[in-house]
Amino acid sequence: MVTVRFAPSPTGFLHLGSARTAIVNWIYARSQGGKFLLRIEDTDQVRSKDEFLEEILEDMKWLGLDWDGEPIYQSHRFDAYREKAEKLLAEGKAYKEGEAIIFKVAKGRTIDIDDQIHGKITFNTDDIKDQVMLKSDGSPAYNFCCVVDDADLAITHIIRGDDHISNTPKQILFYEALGAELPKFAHMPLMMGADGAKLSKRHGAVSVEEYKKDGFLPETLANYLMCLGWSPGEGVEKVTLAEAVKLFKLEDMSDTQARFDIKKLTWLNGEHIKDMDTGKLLDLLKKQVTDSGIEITDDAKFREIVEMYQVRLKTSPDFLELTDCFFKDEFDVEEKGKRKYLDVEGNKENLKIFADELEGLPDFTTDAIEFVCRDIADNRQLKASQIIHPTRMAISGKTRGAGLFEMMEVLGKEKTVERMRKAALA
RNA sequence: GGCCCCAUCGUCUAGCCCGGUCUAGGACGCUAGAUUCUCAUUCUAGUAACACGGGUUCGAAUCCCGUUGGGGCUACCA
Repeated sequence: MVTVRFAPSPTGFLHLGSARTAIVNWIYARSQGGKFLLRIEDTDQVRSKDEFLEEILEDMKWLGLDWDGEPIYQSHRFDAYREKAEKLLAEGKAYKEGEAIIFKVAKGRTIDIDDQIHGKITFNTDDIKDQVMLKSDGSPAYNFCCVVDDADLAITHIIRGDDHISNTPKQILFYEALGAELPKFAHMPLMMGADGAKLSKRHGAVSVEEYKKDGFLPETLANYLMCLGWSPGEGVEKVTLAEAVKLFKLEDMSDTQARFDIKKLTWLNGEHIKDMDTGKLLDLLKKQVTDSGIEITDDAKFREIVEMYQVRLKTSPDFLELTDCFFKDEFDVEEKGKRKYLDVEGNKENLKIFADELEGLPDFTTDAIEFVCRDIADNRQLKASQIIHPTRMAISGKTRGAGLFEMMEVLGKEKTVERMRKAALA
């Protein structure tokens, strides 16, 4: 049975690159009907923190990744590592240096990796130094405990970043010494920043947590990350994890490194928001609005607002920015728009006339409001837009937004008229 | 420095393994236009790439070698 693992080190937040590795492993396991294990590489007792681990697990769940069984902690397996190290020592395959146990690397030999993504990669042991298995403090060295664990867990496929390619021959040496069966290796090219350098803090946000905070959907992030180095097919940009499980083939993965492009991520997020069930989006936005200290008093109206703006959102925080005029009277006012539409001779008078007409309107509906507006425009020989733009500015403080008449209906007669009059007098 | 990976539009990619159908396809971005009360959406059009040099071949983006360029590793970190 195919068994893969994701092995994060809880010494920091979940990095986008790690998230991509986790996603690909998960997709592969599910596509093969195999197991996806989680191993916590917490041998560094000083740098490993529970908070990081909790956050990593939470982020994985958020992304839609579930794992099989309980996580395995390397910190609980020090005895196993010592036992294996001492066995190799007893067999004469290693030597001691102080308290450390070091593996002897035989020189002059070639090691081939049959990489599932890159093809054949050849190393010579002349380039490999003797390898520490147990450090002086008794803790295991990475390459050694990694192999002991992967062998014990019967991992069949190791899918990880290209940065591990040069670790692979060292690990193969351990597999051989331990008499363990070799897994298949697949190294995926690293994800780079916009400038082609390794994706790091100086490129901006690099943790899953930050993108979550910035209003990206988990579906978007998973979609984007899995498509760096893999294509679901010609013409397909939007994919879910479930769809990927059906389409994914390890050999289809590219061996070329890719750059992270925030613009495409943002576009993709807009696509996911557009296609999202409005009810789901509503719940998400409701939480955001509420968290910002605004109380939602009319659920039906809130839904209408969400419907009006769903197509206009790229990320969820865009929502409040675009719709603050519906929730508070002290909304932001665009200075440029004010000068262009309100500080203009005649526009204020039109606003006043429009407001007066609206006040007497019995049913304050989109259609009725539009009729009044166009009627005034006709009578005064104006283009409707000459009234529309100043009015949008007056009631929302913005030059952009949903259809004006719908906005007015949702805002309600009282506030609409009040804001128009206020703008007319200012 | 040594070892290793990689090289198609600015970016993500299809094609490459099994050379001809590729005057290289799609997407993001950008530009223009249509629709609309603005924005967004939607639609249409445009922009732009096989890194370079040698081979092999009737024929190369596709195969081979070299150069250049990018990246990774080179810890008693993981």
